Amino acid sequence: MNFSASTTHALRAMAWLASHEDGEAVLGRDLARKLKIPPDYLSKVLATLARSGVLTAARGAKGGYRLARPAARIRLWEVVAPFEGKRARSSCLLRPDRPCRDSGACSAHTAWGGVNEAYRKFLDNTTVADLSEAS
Amino acid sequence: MNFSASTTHALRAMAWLASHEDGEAVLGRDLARKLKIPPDYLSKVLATLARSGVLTAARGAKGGYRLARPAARIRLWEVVAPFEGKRARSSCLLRPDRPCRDSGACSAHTAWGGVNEAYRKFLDNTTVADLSEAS
DNA sequence: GTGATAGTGGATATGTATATCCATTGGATC
DNA sequence: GATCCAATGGATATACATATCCACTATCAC
Repeated sequence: MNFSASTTHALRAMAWLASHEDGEAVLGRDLARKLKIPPDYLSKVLATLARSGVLTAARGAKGGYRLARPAARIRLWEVVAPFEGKRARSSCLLRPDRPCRDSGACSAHTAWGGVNEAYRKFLDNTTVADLSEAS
Repeated sequence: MNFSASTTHALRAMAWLASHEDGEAVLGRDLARKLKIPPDYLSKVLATLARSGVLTAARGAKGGYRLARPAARIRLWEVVAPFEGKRARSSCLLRPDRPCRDSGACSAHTAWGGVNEAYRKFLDNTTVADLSEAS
């Protein structure tokens, strides 16, 4: 019931950008220092986020990262998806490798489906604006 | 929103034992063959489950594995806990490494807490008897 | 255009989960 | 107690996520 390190880095970076918007782009190394994340690792995470369209990256002097849209319009799902990949796809408790056929589903299946639904809805209905990182 | 391979193996093994109880102990290699799990890997998983008290292992001729209690009395949490370890501990979205202080919690925190609560309740209220593996 | 700056990407380590191999131990049966 | 059988445990291999290092490219400022 946790996200991977990459996903958490992504969420924290997005949260920080959201709470420090003032028109200025934020440098990757500043972000890394503030969030205490290895700079070279964070840069890969940010590149992934840029490719998937939730933030923009500008090179050269005066460059840096900023949110691609207002934070309230970026769903957590968009941030999480590129990193959680397959893991996030809900499926059978007992056979996560293949699609779950409901026929013959055990009684635990329904309850587990409910948990997955709550998870999916959370990622769908929560936006980056709902996150806030203190420092 | 998935369990690790070890956890899934554990759940499937427990489910199989629950639906094939007839007083006979089940051999590890038979279990591995039926569930198509690498035998030597499964044996480690089963050893862990035995140590944590949800199944009993008997050596020698006529040996094998069986549930330590009726399936309806084994909560999924007991099966999952030894493998999910830290990962299962709910915490901050943004700082999973340290305990979450509620003061200053972001608005996403409450919603995420609800998802975690659903997850915890599922593992607490569902038993091995609620699982069933077809073949 | 020249130089400085900042993101990009390739190659490479490290750690952990997953998987395999094989020798050893403990228990059942005779 | 001799023997067989099945779980146990140590050592090792593989895969992937995480992390680091460094060279390259794109952009801005002058």
